[in-house]
Parts: sequence; structure tokens; C-alpha cells
Amino acid sequence: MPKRNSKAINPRFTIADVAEVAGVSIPTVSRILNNKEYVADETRDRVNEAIKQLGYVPHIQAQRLRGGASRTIALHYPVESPHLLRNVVEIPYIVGASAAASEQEYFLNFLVSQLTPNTLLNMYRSNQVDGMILLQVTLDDWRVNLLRENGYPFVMIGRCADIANLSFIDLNFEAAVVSAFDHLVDLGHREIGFLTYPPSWRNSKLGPAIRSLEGYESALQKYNVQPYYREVELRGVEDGFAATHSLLEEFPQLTAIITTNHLIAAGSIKALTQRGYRVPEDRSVLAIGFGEIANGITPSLTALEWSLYEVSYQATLMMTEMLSQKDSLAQQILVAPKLLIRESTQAKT
Amino acid sequence: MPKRNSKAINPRFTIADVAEVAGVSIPTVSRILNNKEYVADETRDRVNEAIKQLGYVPHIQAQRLRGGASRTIALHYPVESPHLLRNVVEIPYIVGASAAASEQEYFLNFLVSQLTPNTLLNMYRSNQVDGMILLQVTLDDWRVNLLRENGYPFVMIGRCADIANLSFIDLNFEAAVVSAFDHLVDLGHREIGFLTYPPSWRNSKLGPAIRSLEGYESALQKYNVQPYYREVELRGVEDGFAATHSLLEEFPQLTAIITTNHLIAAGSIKALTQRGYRVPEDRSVLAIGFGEIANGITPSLTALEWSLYEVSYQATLMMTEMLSQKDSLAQQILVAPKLLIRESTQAKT
DNA sequence: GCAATTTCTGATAACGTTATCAGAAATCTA
DNA sequence: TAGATTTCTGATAACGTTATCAGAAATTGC
Repeated sequence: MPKRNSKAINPRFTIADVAEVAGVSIPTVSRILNNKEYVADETRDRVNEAIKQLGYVPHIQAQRLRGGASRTIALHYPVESPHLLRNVVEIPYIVGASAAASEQEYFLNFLVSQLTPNTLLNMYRSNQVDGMILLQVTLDDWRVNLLRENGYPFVMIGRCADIANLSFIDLNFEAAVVSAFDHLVDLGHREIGFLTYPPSWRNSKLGPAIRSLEGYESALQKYNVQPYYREVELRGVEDGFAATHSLLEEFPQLTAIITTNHLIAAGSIKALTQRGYRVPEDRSVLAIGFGEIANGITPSLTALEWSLYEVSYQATLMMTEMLSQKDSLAQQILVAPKLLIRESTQAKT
Repeated sequence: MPKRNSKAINPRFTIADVAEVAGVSIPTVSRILNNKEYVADETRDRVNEAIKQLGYVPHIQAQRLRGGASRTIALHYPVESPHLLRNVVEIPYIVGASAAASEQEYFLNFLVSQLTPNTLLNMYRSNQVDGMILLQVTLDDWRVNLLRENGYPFVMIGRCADIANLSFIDLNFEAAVVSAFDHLVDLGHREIGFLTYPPSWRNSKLGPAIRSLEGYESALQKYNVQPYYREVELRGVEDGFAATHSLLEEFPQLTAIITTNHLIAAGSIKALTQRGYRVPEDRSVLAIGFGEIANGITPSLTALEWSLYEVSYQATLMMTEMLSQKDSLAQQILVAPKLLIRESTQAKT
């Protein structure tokens, strides 16, 4: 038995130990580990036996030092105040990415910190990551510009304005808003209120905010209906509650409300109830978004929903494919939401 | 300007390039990078200038190969079917761990896959991680046993039965259940139903299930009240809905319900409403758990809540401390929940 | 049966960093 | 001022792996 690493309680064997036990040279062991050709069956068996006997596992940093790639992908979710993070809907993003990364034999680093341009570039320069998946992409996102300029691989969940040659997977918010109107107009509603993303999102050019409004414009034209809308902060139920009151104060004729967030919808329902309306008998509420909350609300929420797990799973596959085939073309995918009819919408009486 | 790495679009400079530009030797650059003593100020300035000029960043795999540690912590959250994962409450666990890891200059790998004993050990053996944070720890958890036997560092969120010399941070479920009774008995309730974790959790000896029941026993004794309880699956609102109906069918005298999950509480409220009770005027509902949903439910949920962000932040600090000081003692922390009085409980009339 | 080819194996160098050591230069001590 | 000490720097080796090359052994071709 070769000498053990005295620093650790448990032995850490190296390729040299395996070679010694099997009575071969180090490169021969390496060849067998990497399934190279030209190895005699008898030798292979003997080496594999030694590997098994020692419980040998290659030192991953050494492999990467020689090999170049770090086989690590980072998922960057920029959060200003992580400890205040309360909206809990995005975990499927992380789980989906983690699952896909594992399957492709990559590691997934999850990053919530605010990055500076330098720390972002250093992620690549230090070989810490091979590629990144960016969440919360704005229309003019400095991360995208910087990585594009420097030729570092990345995939967006969401997208920026200039998407030439960039890979992304995005939720189709335009289609979502139009579908929301489709459903409600089908049910006979014509006076429809819309609670959309806050001005801050629009000002920082976040995709959902911008494209929801574009979808809203299309829907208004398509059905020749009047605009009734508010831009709402997404901090929680209270914001939906206040905005719905404000909207109905000005436009009491509304018979349905569309929100871009489930909690906001919960606030709408609260406000409508307080004003003496029953949901869905008197007024309908339709949410665009995601999250288990849809079932927790009374009445449960009819919603246009996306599977965030699928989205980030796909994004991660796009990333690993991009890394394995250097010259692959940019992939651009838009995902339409699914209409899940629950209890909060009903035909206009 | 030294030669560039022709493989990359962008240059990757090494310590040798810096040394050449600054006109010093490689070890001198290394010394400056690592803030070692005995470097002339003039030399230091010249080298820093070169580093800045080249945008040099150390190759992280090379550092780790030489240094031994990988400065990576993995957060293991075992999920049987990741794509089916719907309960979205645990994201603060990930965010908290990620934030703490960044601050301590560690990387956080998030793992959802089911691990085998071998893959778990190989995480350490291959130097992929220095330590792990384990979620969903059972009372007799094979991961704990294996890592303990092999002397690999880990921290539990939750805990197993034999905690001698192990570090963990756990939610104090016993105290939570007792506090729940404190609050309701204070309000005059005596006939209190309890919806607790499913039998499967109890059978696989998951801590919350076991210790909630222990807290339940204490509370029953403390207030000399009768037990009325159901073990409930936690798939969603429907489970709470059905269990509450079942419980009230048998014990119509109940005036309050305690649940161990916010969605289950939402189901309880639905069932109570359907049976003609107003919440909180006629019946009270109190949840033990976490998540923004508490505000989304109508009426909003009075609850005993934990900050999962804080919990995983602390767990990660425990891990990094353990890694930096070899012989530190095991830390064991129990966190009591905070009572947040919202709308769903009220004095018995 | 001898050259040409294929199969197999090991020496050596390299990846980019840090640790160790030794020697040179500068400073201090008496 | 000579010796001792401190400050500074560079040569060299090492971390654990993979790639390249060359040479030995086995197989093939004519």
C-alpha cells in the first residue's frame, strides 16, 4: 500500500499510487482513466483493479489546470439586498440549472452578489467559470455588453435589446398579455384593468416590463378596447391591494383585472372583496406569472404560467452545448405560458 | 507586451507575463499577490503596475492545486424529482448560503441530485469541495454517518439523532409548537387541532416531523388539553383542505387549527370557510413555517416564522470557520421562530 | 523472412501557481 | 569597520494531472 497523505484523516491517493500498485507508469493510468485507445485489456483490468482497491478519484483541480476548462457554470441572479429577498418564486430556476448541470457533468455556482465589471471578467479570467447564465437581464445590460465585447460565453434567461448572435431563452410576455386578453374577452369582458410592472423596471429597461407593455398595446388594438392600467411595485400583496383600489376608484366599470404577479393578484382579490364584489362571480382576476401561491389564494388563481424549471434547464443545456461546440450558432427560444384555469375567472354575467 | 494565449479571443496572462513586464522573477510576483513580507516598496509598486496593466488574475485551479483547498462549499438539497419540485419556500436557504460564501471568499455549489455514498465521498476525494452543508437531514442520515466516519467536514441544517461533536443549526420545532399553543391558549382556545407532517416524514425520521410531535406532547401536557391531530401530506392546499374537513368531521368542537405549513393553512381556511365558519371571527388558524404566502392568503396568516436566510447564512459561516480553524469545537444552534400576528387568529368569542 | 504497420508503454515536459531555500544587498550592533 | 542581523530576490522543486513523443513489442503484408 502506498504512503498516505498524512495531512488528512482519510487517504488521498494520486495517480502515482495507482500506477505503483498496478505496476505500470503514470501515463498508462491516465490513458485508462480517459478511455484512450491502445491499451492492452490485461493492463486495463489490472489498473482498474488498483483504482478500485485504493478508491482513487482524480484530483479535479489538477485535471482542470492541465485541461484548461473549469467545467463550472455560474448562475448570476443579481439581488440588491439578499437578506430582504422575499419573493420566493425563482427557486425552480436554480433547481433546473443545477439538475441540467449535474447531468452534463458540470458544476453550478450560484451567485447572488452584486458584481462589478471587474469581478465579472475575473470569473472568466481566473478560470473560475467557463460560462455564465444571466438572470434579470435588462434591455441594455452592462453584463451582456461586457461579456459580448470580451467574447466570453454566456446565456441569458430573458434578453437584451440587441440580440444578434446571442443565445437566450425568454418568457414570451407579449404573447402572455395577449393570451390573457384572449381568455377574458372570450368570457365576455371588455373593460379590463391591467396591473403591470413598476416604473422602476420600465426605466431600467427590464424585459418583462417593456414587453408586457408591448403585448398590452397589441391586445388593446386586437380587441379595440380602452386602456386601464397601473404600474405597480411588486413588494407584496399590499401593492396589488392599493393599486386595485386606485384603479377602480377611477374606472368603476372594470369587470376584470390582469396582473403580472400572483401576489399582486391576491391583493386585487382582497381589494375587490373589500369593495363588495365577489370573485369570480362579479369580477374576474387573471394572473400572469408562476408559483404555487396560485392555489393558496382564495379563490385559487386562474393564471398564465411558465415552468421556470424547464426554462433554466434548457438554458443550462444551451450553455453546455455552446461550450462543447465552439462554433455553434446562437440559440434563441421564446416560451409561451400555459393557461391554467382555476377559480378566479368566470364569464361576464 | 507578452505573447497572448492564442486559443482565447481574449488574452489570459500568467504570473510569468507579469514578472516579465515588471522585470522581476515569478516568486516575487507571487509574494506580492499573497501579501508576504520582505518586499521592497519600489518593487511592489512596479509589479502592481504590471498586474494592473495586463489585467492579470491568478488562475484559480493552479492556486488550488498547489494550495490543497478548493475553497468551495456545496449545499446539498436532496430532491427525488427535481422537475416536480413545487414547494418554493427554500430559496432563502440558497441565497443566504451564497451570500455568506461570497463574503468569505468561498464558492457555493448547489446540488439537488440524489447522491450515492460513492459520489458523496468523491466530492471530497476529488477536491471538488472542502465542506458541505446538508439540508433535509434525517434522524439517521446516511450522509452524516458516512462523512462522520470519514472525517470530512460538514454542517447540518437540521440535525440527526446522535449529534455528539457535530455542528448544526436547526429550527426549534418543539418550541414552535409550544409557542403556537401559548398564543392560542392565551386567546382562550382549548380545543385545538394540529395538522402535522406526513407519516412518510415520521417514518424516514425527518427531524421536523419527530420534534413537532415532541413539542405537541409537551404542549398537551402543559395546558392539559386533548389531542386532535392529523398527519398531512404537504403537496399543496388540497391536502390541508381535506385534512381539515376530516378533522372537523370527527371533532366539530375545535375552535383553532395549527398547521406546520403555510399552504396547508390556506387549505384549512378554505375548508373552514366552506363549512360556514368565518376566519378569524369563528375559528382561528395559526401556521408554523415560512414564506411570503402568509400575506397572500385571505385572511393573512398569523404564523410562527423563521428567517431561512439567516439560518443558512449562519450555517455557511459555521462551515467556513470550521475549515479555517482545524480544531474548532462543534457549534450547535437552535433557532426559535418569531410570532407574526396577522389576521387569521383572534380571541375565542 | 524482412520490412512496414499497428498496438502498446513509459520518459519527459507542461499547465500556473506557491513553498523552500540560499544567496545578495542593506541595515544594524558594538 | 567587521561581523551579525535583517531585508529582499531568484532558482528550484513541487502540487496531480494530461499531451507529446519515441521506442519496444506485436502484427501484418508481400
